[in-house]
Amino acid sequence: MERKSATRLDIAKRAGTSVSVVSRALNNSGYVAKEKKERILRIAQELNYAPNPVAISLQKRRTKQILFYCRNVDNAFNIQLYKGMLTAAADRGYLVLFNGKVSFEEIRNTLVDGIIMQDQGLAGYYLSRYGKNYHLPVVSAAYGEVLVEKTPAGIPVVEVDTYRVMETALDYLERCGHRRIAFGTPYPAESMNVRTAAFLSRMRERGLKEAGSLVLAVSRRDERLREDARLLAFPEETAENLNLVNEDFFGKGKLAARLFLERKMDATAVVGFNDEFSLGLICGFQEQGLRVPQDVSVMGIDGIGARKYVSPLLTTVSLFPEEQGAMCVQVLLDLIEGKKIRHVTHTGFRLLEGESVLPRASAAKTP
Amino acid sequence: MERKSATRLDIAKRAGTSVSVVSRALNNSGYVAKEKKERILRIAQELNYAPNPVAISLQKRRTKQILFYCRNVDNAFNIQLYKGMLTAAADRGYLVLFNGKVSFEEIRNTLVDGIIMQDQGLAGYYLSRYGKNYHLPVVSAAYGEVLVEKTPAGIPVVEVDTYRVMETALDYLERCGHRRIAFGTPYPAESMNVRTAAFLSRMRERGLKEAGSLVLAVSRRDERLREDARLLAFPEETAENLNLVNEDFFGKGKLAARLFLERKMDATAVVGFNDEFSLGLICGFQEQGLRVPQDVSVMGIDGIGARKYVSPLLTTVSLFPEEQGAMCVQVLLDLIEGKKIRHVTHTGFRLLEGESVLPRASAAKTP
DNA sequence: TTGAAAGCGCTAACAA
DNA sequence: TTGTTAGCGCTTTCAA
Repeated sequence: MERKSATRLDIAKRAGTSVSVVSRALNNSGYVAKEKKERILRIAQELNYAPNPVAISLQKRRTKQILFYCRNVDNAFNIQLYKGMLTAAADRGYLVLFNGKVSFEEIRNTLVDGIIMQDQGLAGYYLSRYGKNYHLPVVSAAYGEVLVEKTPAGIPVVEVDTYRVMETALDYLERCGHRRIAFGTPYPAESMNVRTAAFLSRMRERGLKEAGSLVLAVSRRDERLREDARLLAFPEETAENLNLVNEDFFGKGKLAARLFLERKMDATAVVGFNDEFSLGLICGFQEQGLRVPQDVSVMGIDGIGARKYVSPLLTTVSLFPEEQGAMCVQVLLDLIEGKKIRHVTHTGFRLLEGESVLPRASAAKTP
Repeated sequence: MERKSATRLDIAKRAGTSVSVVSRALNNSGYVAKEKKERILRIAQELNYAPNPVAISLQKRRTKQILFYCRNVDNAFNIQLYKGMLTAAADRGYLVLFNGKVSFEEIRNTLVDGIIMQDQGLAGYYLSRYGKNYHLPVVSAAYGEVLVEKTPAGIPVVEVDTYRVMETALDYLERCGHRRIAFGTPYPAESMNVRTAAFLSRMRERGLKEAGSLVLAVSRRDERLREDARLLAFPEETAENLNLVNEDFFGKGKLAARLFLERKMDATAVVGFNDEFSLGLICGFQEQGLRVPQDVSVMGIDGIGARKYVSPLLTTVSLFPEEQGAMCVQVLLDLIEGKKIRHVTHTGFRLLEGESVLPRASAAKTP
């Protein structure tokens, strides 16, 4: 079965020359007599020679592979990030490994040149675990589910400016004539996250004092976690649990739709924490007999592909996950290759109009 | 930045001993005086030592990594396969790389011990390209979009018995009282694939002569491709194109729903090629003003997670992609480790009832 | 119990 | 142009 494959030495022997000549011939580098080269190439062919990438990596001290450390394969956003990574990495001759099952310990046994962390929560945890003593370059994506007051020092981050994203969503709704706008989140009200914070901040800026009452939060955390938001950013004890967390954004969204009615929330539109949550909202509203957008408008954030499954088509602010993923790769590879990089890189976003938002009669004329 | 990390030799020097002792101490293998061991461990800590996995791999001639060669990240089924692989591999101490962007040439530069091909089309192409001269163990999953008369010799395959899957779907519909059942496929009628073949075969067995007229095919192939079905199984020239193929099953399904009406197909139920196509069917029917399942029943095959987004909930035959993926890993690792393996491994499936099939008045009593 | 030594397969500097 | 040599960092045999 596992017939040992030929090495450069085997070829050298057969060709009556030395490994270094063979190497040069095979790699197209350095001097080697034309005739000899052809001979070598032919013999390599005959021997069905294939280079051993591990040996090359050891010698070059570079594997040309990087790891996307992602614990939630189910999250469409992450998959799209990954897609972007694959392409960007391929362009630079790198492969992207994907894994989130291994522990941090095991990460170190991975044959890669660097790591992209799925979000700042994980990145922060990694940092708190190893301090600056990790050996591999690390870059983090960001997903806004965790409030990180300072981005973890030492780990560059590629993120979107959540505040501006939220502003874009809310501006759009206001242009459509919506005044009372709720924000639906799968997280408990106490566990502040970037997106909720952005919503509150933006609403308060507009003079809305009781913005908090427009936050439609689904679940509640244990009392003990309430005190310190940083516990959430850098969960010490709970980090291993992240492995299991299979966040059901869709389900939470459906539930939120129910709560929206139960709580008789006074809003004509709801911005969901992310697209999947918002798809759940739509589904939930429809199950409750409400029409979207006639009875209630829904907006998402992310721009995931699964939008297409649901009608009405979800209006959203796309974060272009593929581009964000690609950017993570660029930054990481620059880091690996010793180039100067920025500690924070912002990526783009854009409003994607669908049919889930109703332009109301009171809508302002577009300026 | 990239401060060179300590090696076992560095530790040995500091500890005033030799690399082999350090190795034994670190690996917990062989003899080493207790005191010395502690000393070594402490120094390793101080030096912030981390073993070099590439060197270990070279020495052991094993990377503990395998590759899932998958060209379509968008296909939910593939992602679920992958999920299953991750878990199964982790259990055996392996990591699963994911890539489909690299060419076959580049695959060989990947630091892995084996490859899982996304489907038999790719596996067959790989085989036809390299003959038996690939150096890495290879296993193939199967997805039924290609008709492979014999599974490519030499490449073990993990698949589901499509005929029995189809039978399960059709039996169920018949038990629900459906007699005229169509089969929707995104592929042209001429390009026979396993699932369509299974449908036709099953229908003909039941005495339906004109089963072909119940096949709802969406697109047409070039004439030149008609003649030889094996061209589709092992596309010589077109294989590179697979890279680009981003099959829009959902869109095709929507289109098929339209065609269903245009062609005035005489059927009360449609089995879709796969779940995504069937979700498209549902969406398409609804857009055309038909109610599912009251006006037309829809069934899928696959059991993908995205079913949850659509209402009514799709009734399907689940192929348990996670389990199939896990099985691919088992077979590949067995192969790598030199164990005996079967050339064909069948994985399970089961009917998953949703709400997209109408039990008709004429339904037979369940026996 | 220890450590010297011979690799794993390949690269690259340097001398010839 | 070519070939020798010295590694890359680690494992493992074997003699001490």
